[in-house]
Amino acid sequence: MVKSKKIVTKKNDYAQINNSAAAPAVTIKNVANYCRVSTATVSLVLSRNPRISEETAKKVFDAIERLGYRPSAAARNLALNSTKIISLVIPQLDHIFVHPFFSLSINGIYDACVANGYNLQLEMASFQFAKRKRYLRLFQERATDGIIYVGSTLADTYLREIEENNFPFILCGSYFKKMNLSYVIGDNAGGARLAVGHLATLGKKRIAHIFGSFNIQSAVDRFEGYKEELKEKGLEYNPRLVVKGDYDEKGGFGAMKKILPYKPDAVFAGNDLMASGAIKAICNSGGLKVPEDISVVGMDDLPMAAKMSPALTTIRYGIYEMAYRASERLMEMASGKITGQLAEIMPVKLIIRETCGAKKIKGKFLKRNAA
Amino acid sequence: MVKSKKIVTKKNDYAQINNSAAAPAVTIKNVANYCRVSTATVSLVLSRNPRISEETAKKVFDAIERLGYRPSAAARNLALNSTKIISLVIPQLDHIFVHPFFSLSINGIYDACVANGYNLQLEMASFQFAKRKRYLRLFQERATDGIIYVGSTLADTYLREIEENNFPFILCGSYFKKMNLSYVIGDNAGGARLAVGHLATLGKKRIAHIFGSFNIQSAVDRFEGYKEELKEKGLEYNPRLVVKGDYDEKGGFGAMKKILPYKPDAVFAGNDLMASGAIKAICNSGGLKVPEDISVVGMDDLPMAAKMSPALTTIRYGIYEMAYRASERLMEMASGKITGQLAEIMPVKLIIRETCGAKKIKGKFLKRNAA
DNA sequence: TTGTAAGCGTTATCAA
DNA sequence: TTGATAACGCTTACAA
Repeated sequence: MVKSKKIVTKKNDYAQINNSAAAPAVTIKNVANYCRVSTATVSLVLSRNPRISEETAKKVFDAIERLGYRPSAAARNLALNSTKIISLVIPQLDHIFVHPFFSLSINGIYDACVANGYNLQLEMASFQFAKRKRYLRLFQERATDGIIYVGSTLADTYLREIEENNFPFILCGSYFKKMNLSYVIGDNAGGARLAVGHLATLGKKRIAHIFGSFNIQSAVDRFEGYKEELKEKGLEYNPRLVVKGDYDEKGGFGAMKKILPYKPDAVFAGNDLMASGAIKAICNSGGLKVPEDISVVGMDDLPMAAKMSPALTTIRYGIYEMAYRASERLMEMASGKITGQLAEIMPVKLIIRETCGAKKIKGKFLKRNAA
Repeated sequence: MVKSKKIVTKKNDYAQINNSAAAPAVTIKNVANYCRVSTATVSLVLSRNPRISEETAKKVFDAIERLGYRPSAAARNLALNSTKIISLVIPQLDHIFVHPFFSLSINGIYDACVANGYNLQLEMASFQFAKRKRYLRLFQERATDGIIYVGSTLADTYLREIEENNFPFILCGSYFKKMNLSYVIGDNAGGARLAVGHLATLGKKRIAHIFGSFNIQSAVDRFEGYKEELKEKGLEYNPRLVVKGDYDEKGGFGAMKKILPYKPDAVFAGNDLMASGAIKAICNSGGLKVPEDISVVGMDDLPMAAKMSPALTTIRYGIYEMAYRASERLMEMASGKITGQLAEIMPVKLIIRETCGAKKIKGKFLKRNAA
C-alpha cells in the first residue's frame, strides 16, 4: 500500500511558544465555581431548562463565554449513553465515491445528520468489517447511535445478527425479504412497470432489459416489475432480451451489444449508467439511432440523465431524498421515538425526455423536462 | 431512552440470558465480579499488561467471552481523554465524491485510519462549518483527536485559529505559505517543471498551460513551475497561452478552445481531468490531432489517465499515498509522537504514455506504461 | 501479582 | 430555583 519513498521533511519544533496542548480544558466545574453556582445549575442552563432564573442563566452564559467553556463530548456521552454519531456503511468498491448513486446518498445522509445534530462516521463493508463483526461491535461498545447501510447485497446475511439484537439500523436503497430489518427504498417494481408500460404504450414490442445484478434485491424487483408489465401489456417475455449489466456504463455497453442481435425495439435499463452505456452501444452499431430505432429508458434520474444528448428518459424516486429520509428514520429509532421494523417505499415518477421517443426531437435540441 | 435503574445493592452479575434492547450492557465490573478479581485487573488484562499472570488473564478472557463484554467507548474516551476519531474535512462541492482526487484521498485516509484503529468522521467545509467554528469546536469538545483537511482553498483564512491553538491538524494536498499548518503535498512546482521540461525536450516551442484556479496554492505552484521551466529552456512566456480550467473536464475543454487560436504546439494541464477536456477540444477542432499536432501532459495520474485513448502522459505523485501518509502523520500528532509543524512533499514522477508524442503510436494500440 | 480508590466531566435525582 | 451528590464505565497511581 504505502510505498517507502524519500521525503523532504522539515520540522520546526520551536514554533510553539505557548498554548501547550497540555493546557487543561475548562470544565463545567470551573464555570460553576466562577459564578458561584453548582454544576447542576450550569448543566441545566446549558440544556435550557426553564426552571432556571433568567438572571442565573445570563450569569452562567457570560461565564461560559468568558472562560471559553465547551462541554466534553465524552463525558456527555457517558452520562447520556449516546454518542450522537451515526455510522454510514458503504460497499468497498473500487471507486465507490465516484458512483453518483453513492455520492447523492452520502450527501443526503450528511445533510440529515447536520440538521439533527448528529456526526457522521464512515465504515466500509469490507471483509474485515464482516469478520471482525464491526456491525455489532459499534453498538456493543456504544460507539455509535445507529447504522445506515447503503448498497447492501443479498450476500450480507450476517446482518441477521443486527436484526436479532434490535439495534437502530436501517438499509437505504436495499432490503432483505427474509429479515425484519428496517429500510427505505424506491418503488423498484413500480418504477420498472412504469418504464415498460410507457415503452409498450409507444408501440414497442420487443422490449429488452439490462439488470444490474441479481445479487441485489432491487435489481430483482425491477426485473420482476419488467416481467409483470410485459404480461400486463400482452407482450411475450424473451429471456434473450434480458442481460446483466453490472450497474456501470461499461457493463451497459456490453449488455446491449449482446442484446442487439435479437433485434430489440426498446430497452429498459436498470439504472441510468447502464442506459448510457447501452445508448453508446446502439449508436456504435451500424447507424442505429436512439430513439428512432431503439428507445431507451433508464432508472434513478441521476443528474447526468438530463444532460445527456439525447436526454435520458428515466424513472425518478429521489436518491438524495431517500437517503435523507432513511437517516431521519434512523435517528428516530436511535432516540427511541420509533420502534420495530420500518419500511418505506419512495414513490416513483416517469421523467419523459428524449431517449424514449415519446417526444419528437426537432432540430438539434428539444426543450427538456424540468429536472 | 433506557434510563435509571433501581440502584439498591448488587447489579446483575449473571450472564445475560436474552438480549432485549433494554438489557443493561455488561460492564467491566460484571466481568470482575464474575472472575472474582478487581476491575483494575480486568482493565490490565485488556491492555495486555504483562504483569498479570497467565492464569488470571485466561480466566478474565474467558469471562469476557462468556458474558459478551465490550468496553464502553465513551467511558474509555473520558478516562483517556481521546476518542480515536479523526475528522475528515472536504469542500462542499456539488459532486465532491465524484472527483477521483477526493475519492482516492478518502480511500487512503480511511485505510490509514483502519490500520491504526481510528474511526473516520466526515465534515463538509460548508458555510456553517466556518461560521459555527466547527473546526475549533470539535477539538474543544474533545470530540475528535485530529482533523485532516483535503482540498482547502486560500480563502480558508479561519484556519489560523487552529494554528494558534496548535491542535492536531493537517492539510492534505494543499498548504498556506503564511500559516504554520502542517501539510503533505505533491511536489507541484517540480512536477510542472518535469512536464514542461519533457515537452521542451521534444522540441515544443509554444507550450500552453491550463491551470485550475489561483485560489488554490498548488495551482499557483504548478504555474510557477511552468514559468520557471520555460525560462530554463529558453522559451518565452506568453500569457495568452495560460488559461483557467476550473479543474474539471468541461473547464479544460473551454480553456483549450481559448488557447487554440494562439497556435500552441503543446499543453501542460494542471490536472488529468482538464487534460482530458483539452484533448477533446483539440480533436474537435478541424482535424487537429493529439499528439501529432499538439502534445498534452496532465498531472495527478488518475486511474483514468492510463485508460484514455490515446493514453495520457502525466505527472504522478500518488494521491492515495499522499492521503495515507498525511493521515499517519496526523495520528502521530494526535498521539503526541510528533509536535510542531510538519511539511512533507511527495516526490513526482513523469509517466510517459501517448499524448506527449514521445513514443510513436504504431497501429491502434501501443504498449502502455505500467500504471 | 493484584486490589483500592481517585479521577475523567457530564447528567439527573433528590432534597433543600 | 438551586445545590449535593450519585451515577455513567473506564484507567491508573499507589498500596498491599
